[in-house]
Amino acid sequence: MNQKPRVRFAPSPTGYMHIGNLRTALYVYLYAKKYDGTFYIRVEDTDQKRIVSDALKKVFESLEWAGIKHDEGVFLDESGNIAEKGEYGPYIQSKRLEIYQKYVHQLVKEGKAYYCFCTPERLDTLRSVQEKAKLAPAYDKLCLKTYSREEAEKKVEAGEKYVIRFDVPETGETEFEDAVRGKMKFVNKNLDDFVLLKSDGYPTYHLAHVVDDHLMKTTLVIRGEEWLPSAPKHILLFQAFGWEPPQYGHLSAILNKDTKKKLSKRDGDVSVEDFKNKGYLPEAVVNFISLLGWNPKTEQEIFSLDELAQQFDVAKLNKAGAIFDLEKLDWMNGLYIREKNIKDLADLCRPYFGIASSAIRRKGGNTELTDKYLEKIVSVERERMKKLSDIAENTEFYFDAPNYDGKILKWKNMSDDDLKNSLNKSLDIFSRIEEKNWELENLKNRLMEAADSKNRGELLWPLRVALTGKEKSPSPFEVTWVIGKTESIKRIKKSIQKIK
RNA sequence: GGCCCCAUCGUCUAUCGGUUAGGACAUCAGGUUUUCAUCCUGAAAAGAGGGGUCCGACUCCCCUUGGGGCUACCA
Repeated sequence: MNQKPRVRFAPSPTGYMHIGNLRTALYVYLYAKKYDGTFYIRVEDTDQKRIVSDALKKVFESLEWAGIKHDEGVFLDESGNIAEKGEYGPYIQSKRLEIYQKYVHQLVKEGKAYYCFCTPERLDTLRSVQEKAKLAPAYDKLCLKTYSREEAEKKVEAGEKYVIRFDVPETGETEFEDAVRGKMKFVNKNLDDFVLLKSDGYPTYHLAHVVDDHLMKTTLVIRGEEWLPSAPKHILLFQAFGWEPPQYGHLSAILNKDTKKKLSKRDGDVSVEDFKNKGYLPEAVVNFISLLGWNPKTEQEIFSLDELAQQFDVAKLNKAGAIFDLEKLDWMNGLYIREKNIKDLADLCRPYFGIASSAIRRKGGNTELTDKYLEKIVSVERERMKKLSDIAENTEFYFDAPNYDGKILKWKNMSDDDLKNSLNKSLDIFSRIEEKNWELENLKNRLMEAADSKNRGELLWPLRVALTGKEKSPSPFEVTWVIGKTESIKRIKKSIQKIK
């Protein structure tokens, strides 16, 4: 590569940040990082009707959460306001209207684009006629054929509503080399005379991105495969302007597991925010989505952002769509959770605990949550967590003595007497351990040496149930270590009372 | 309907003409273990179909089938 690449992520502020968009942004970022290029963000807000007020903020929050940083373009400043940086601005399309006007009129002057005065109603009927005749719906160039440029300009001056359309050649083919799919070839006559400038004076995506990617010196456009059918239009536009088009790379789609259709908001939680709220770690989400449609051709599966940047290669992008498999994400998230140190993980878990502890408080339980206590819980629960939110599930017993059916205290076919003896034995062991020795290792050693090595369950199962009230839980050593001597003894005594 | 893209285990994927078609998730079985989880072992599991090309096709070409996308004054 003889020139430093310039690549962009171009969100539309129309809602939340979709997980598929995050993947696109990630690939763009990795590419820039790998080749030491520039990654800029441009805001494509040319559809005034669809703008959602704080959508842009969410985009930036999502990118920041994922650790994806850009060098140029639109940013969120410290006070949360939209700011811009870079020499090719403005980077917000709604601020570039005169630029698009200028270029589109140049095309009109050169006879490569024309005014169209057709009403939406005429366009609708035209379309339905064409559909009935099993033809490809396309504008019939009526206004191009009907009015000379002078006549059209007169109508415009008289205040008639108009759009400007591109005059697509009716013959020939348009070719380009797609960075992921190879040689692409399209027949021009299948292409519609698409609108460049809308009647509200805003450009369409087609015009705006072509002008901007040229002016902002983009070298590679990485975007979703939904753009592939309109790619020849864009190439033709570049040619009409006499500009060298950037390279294009069209990414395969991320698919819904059940419908196998492109993942969309109707499939439930697909926004980056949703993943964050559900307790997925950014490291896991980034790692997982990076592998959806790309892989390094080795057997490595776990990557940091830096490793991804080192290994990323557009040539290794897949053409086929990839189904989003939540189960594999869960596994990967668990892996990253287990790699976290306790302190960091505790901090991440704290908000989820908030919900659990307020519910417990309502029931009159003890919800005192010091850093130390929280860290203990987290260190015990960590290995069975798939999501951060799991920390708030089945963990009430750390705060509140459990209610449970006394029947589950029995290990295998113990008699009532055996059970009583077993619990009394635990009680005896515990009462002889001093508070200051209430450490995990010590507790474990004491209990293990007291338990019959052939039948440890006889001591450990009833104790564990007495402490947790659950058939499935962490070990009694861990639980008793967390909740402490006084509470442990209280719970064991309570459990003995449950035996008739 | 028209145009375009795509096609290996259930899922993500490796294989750039010659492999016992490899790995990971999930599943199942075993081990460790008081339970769950973690961890370790192992098993089952795939080239959509039909034509070519070639000494030889998962791999290259064509057709069929299947899936997806686009078909707006949305991006």
